[in-house]
Amino acid sequence: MHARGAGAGSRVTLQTVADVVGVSRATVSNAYNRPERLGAELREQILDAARQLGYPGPNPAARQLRLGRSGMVGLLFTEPLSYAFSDPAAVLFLGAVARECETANAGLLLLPSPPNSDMARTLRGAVVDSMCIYSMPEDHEAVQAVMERQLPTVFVDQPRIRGTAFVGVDDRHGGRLVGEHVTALGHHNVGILTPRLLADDYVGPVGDDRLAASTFRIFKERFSGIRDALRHGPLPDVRITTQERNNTPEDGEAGAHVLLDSEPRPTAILGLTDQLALGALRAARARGLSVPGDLTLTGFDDIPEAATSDPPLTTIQQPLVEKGTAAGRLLLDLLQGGPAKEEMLNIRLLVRESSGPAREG
Amino acid sequence: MHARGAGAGSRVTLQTVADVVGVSRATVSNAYNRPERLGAELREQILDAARQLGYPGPNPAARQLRLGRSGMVGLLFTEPLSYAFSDPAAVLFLGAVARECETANAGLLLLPSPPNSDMARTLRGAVVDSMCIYSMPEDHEAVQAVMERQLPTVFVDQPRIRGTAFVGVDDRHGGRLVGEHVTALGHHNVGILTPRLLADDYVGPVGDDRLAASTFRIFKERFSGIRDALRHGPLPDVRITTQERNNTPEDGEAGAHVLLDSEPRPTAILGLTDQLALGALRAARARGLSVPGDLTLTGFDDIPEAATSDPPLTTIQQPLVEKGTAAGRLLLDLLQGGPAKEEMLNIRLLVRESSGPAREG
DNA sequence: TCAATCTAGTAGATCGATTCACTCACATTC
DNA sequence: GAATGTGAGTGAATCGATCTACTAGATTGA
Repeated sequence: MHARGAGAGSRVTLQTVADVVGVSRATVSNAYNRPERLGAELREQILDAARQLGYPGPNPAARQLRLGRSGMVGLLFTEPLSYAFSDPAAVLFLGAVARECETANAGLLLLPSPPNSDMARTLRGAVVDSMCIYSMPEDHEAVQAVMERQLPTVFVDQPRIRGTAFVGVDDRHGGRLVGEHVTALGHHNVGILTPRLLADDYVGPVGDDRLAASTFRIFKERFSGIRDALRHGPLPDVRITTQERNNTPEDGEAGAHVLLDSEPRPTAILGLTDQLALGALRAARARGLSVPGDLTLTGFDDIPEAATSDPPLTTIQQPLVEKGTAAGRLLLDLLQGGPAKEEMLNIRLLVRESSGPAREG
Repeated sequence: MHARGAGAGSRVTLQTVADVVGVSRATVSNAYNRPERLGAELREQILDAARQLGYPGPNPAARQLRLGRSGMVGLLFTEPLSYAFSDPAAVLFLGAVARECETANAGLLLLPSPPNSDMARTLRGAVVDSMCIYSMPEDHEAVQAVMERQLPTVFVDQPRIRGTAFVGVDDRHGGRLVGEHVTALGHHNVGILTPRLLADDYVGPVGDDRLAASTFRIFKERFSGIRDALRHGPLPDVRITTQERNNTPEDGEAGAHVLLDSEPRPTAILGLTDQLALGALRAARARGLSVPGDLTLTGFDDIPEAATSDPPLTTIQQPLVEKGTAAGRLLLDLLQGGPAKEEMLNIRLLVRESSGPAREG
């Protein structure tokens, strides 16, 4: 016996209200959704009765079943959802998506992806009209599950699937820009810090096979771009470390220490993300290495922190906010029956003070 | 004629699949939701047929209507939703709520609150099992709309409504701590920076009536706390500026300039939030004032930036992450039929380097 | 051998709203 | 005065799944 509602034993529905007022169900529905279709005083009377009865308004699930749409956009995210709020790039992106949704009065549903539980079920149950997939590995079961639902879907960064809407940048080109930059500065001995390349929790050096097998398209591309560039210079000795877990400064720091312990010590460390590069900066400081005097450091993304670090980070700028805006807009377009476009946004090399000429000898 | 689905003119439902396989609707449903209730090979057969037919899985709206629950938690936020991602305190809070939801495998629905459109309708339409209201003015129509839906609801910070679940801190006490701190340092001439106190867009000095009428409980309380403390010292000359729009450093900077232009110039500026205080710091720097030499500055919240600013900000530390965790947990508890608890979290004064003794007269 | 138990699957009621096609009463127009 | 419109409200079909009983047949037990 719940002490909740006003009175009756059973639940209050449209019908209850209709009965009390003495009109039909349809009329009560109209009172809520089509005010112009009934007299003003009758409408007031109905709404009053509803309040009196503690009627919580038309049941959203029922309404949706009938209407066939929910006014909500789903968003699926790499890794734990909570991480979405700790990665600056993600926060910027999400904020922009949210802004777009807001203008269209659509709710934004953040879907969890706890590693253990079965995603497929959760995803099947999400009441959304369209879906945004932000930076997921291409073999993730969730991607499959979403595709099966046949919802209008926008992919951001990865995976990139033919015929689907997509927003991203030319990551390979970005890698090339970084590579050319450090090559031009005379660095021969270069280390690369990359986030996870496969779904496992491996940490350590990355070989060709691992790179080739990677399911994280963007890192693979950035990586390849860097290699493209380095090949043109004198053959460099590339050391690489994959970070376990998330794309955080902490992991970047750990990885950087490994690189800096190796012989010969790299004169430049290229982070495949700013977060990792920022971690490398900490590692350099901890060892008393001057940047860029003793060590050149570059990032990728241009998160706000990259500009305010000491020294500011040389990095590839990609329009994070614009990316969110584009994704949001595409999402809304798809709902209107728009085509599944691909949007490639512009990037550029931002040379700041963390990169400098390689030291002689 | 849509070029979508596999074949038939009409939509594919459970029934379609059932007909094709030659079993009942219930059995197909079981194939998805109760695998143990039917033979393995029949299940495979059904799932295959479903794939073949392009069946997107059980319709979530229908399933919800029947089940009476959605597995989603709604979150309503002060001001534009996009702002949620630009305020560090909010990001921390949201991240923690998200983490909790994730463990329970619940989706987090961020509800938009665009100023113009009618919230009530959007809120009525949101398919959620429970609701979190984060820092809304008490007279906001959305609060009313949510209450009407009679969902289990958790209020955070404001409004605080008797008998509802609540998470917050003793803001008045926090104000008092700050007030006592600056009084002890000998400041007599103190300026206060507060975010919006009423739903209007007023900017300027704040009088008693405005304060009394404020619908933003927490700022009112922080304010009162400061006053409580200052009353015990020699009667201070309190200048106050309300900021239009959001709680941003930009607005704090503008407000600080106004305070610093007044005569006699305050020797201390107390920000009712860190964001505002950080803005004041910029203003001081722009004028070549040393902090805390020429000007003492304090904040409230202890966002991460408060610790890394130069100088680090003296502030009231409140456990932002813990707040989110508590809210999330309460939300989930309520769904299990738990009681509507009130949780008051601890705060403390964090004396850093932005506050110092008042200069001799 | 006859009853009890188990398995695999089914029929049909139900969740709560929306909307199309009508009716009815009354007003307007030529 | 017949034809036409109009505003207000109604009846019934419909959206797509889930779940509680129930049944037919197979297996077990004494």
